[in-house]
Amino acid sequence: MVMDVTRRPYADALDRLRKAQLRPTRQRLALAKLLFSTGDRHVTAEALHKEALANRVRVSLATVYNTLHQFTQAGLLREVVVDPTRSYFDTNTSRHHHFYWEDEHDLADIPDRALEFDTLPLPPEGTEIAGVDVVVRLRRKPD
Amino acid sequence: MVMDVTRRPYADALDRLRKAQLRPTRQRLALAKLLFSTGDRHVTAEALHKEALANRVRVSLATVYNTLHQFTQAGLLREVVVDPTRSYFDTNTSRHHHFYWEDEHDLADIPDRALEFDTLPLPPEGTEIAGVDVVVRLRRKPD
DNA sequence: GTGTTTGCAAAGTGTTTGCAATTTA
DNA sequence: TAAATTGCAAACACTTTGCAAACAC
Repeated sequence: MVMDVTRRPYADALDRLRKAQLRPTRQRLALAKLLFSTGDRHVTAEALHKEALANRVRVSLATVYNTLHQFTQAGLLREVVVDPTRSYFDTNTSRHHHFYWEDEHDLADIPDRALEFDTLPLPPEGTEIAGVDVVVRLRRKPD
Repeated sequence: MVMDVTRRPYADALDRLRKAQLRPTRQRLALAKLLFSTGDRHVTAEALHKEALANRVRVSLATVYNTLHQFTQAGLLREVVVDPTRSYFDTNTSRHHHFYWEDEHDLADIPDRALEFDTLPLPPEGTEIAGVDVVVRLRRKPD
């Protein structure tokens, strides 16, 4: 797996926004730095907002939501559906699957080769497969 | 696939509730009849509530939510997470996976043998796998 | 009768939107 | 300075909850 985390978070974030044709505003730059400077991450809007505030980045929750969706549309993020009550965004946009700890509400990538299909269904007539999402739900093992 | 739909919806519903140790109230019986009399179904609370009203069953939306959760806890239903904005309940509680039409918000079972794994990840230390959910997302094929 | 279930309305949670003020190019 | 973006507060969709009335056993 390639780590494309540079040692120049500002320039890196700026570059991503330019490539995505998104104006590099103060808020977007700050959020991009938080999201993309430290390897693969899974965040909720709420969590990212808290993290921004803790890093003295003044940004509203509404803007965090908007930004996460703009980043997703631009292909910088991927939305992961695992919990009906909250949306997760993944900085790893490549094809991969997820572990989900139901109790802790924690999400992690499943390593690339660890999950492979033997058979996949054919898409029904007139449709095509937009994506295949696998969630392996985990619980603490009782002793 | 075994169709366990009887020609005696009332007795069948009563039986299910008894086995689940749920009091057969008018509302639960009516909802069980709607859910289990017509083969495998995927419903949202809202949709089931509308259907109940259309069948002259007087029941509140709150009771529909409560009932769906009670049925799920009792193993009569299975919750399916495919859309962050609504919860689906599946009358097919056996191990199987789903097609999801993102545009139509429509859900369907994937036939048993049509999807099989070659490799599944080991659960991380201290955890066990509670379930593996696969969603094959579909879109209309452009001509 | 006693304990369970229901229905309503109110509250809650996560998310989106309208719009004036601000910022970017 | 024209167009895009932000922040706030209000609106929103879906879901849960508190409690008195109704119901099942």
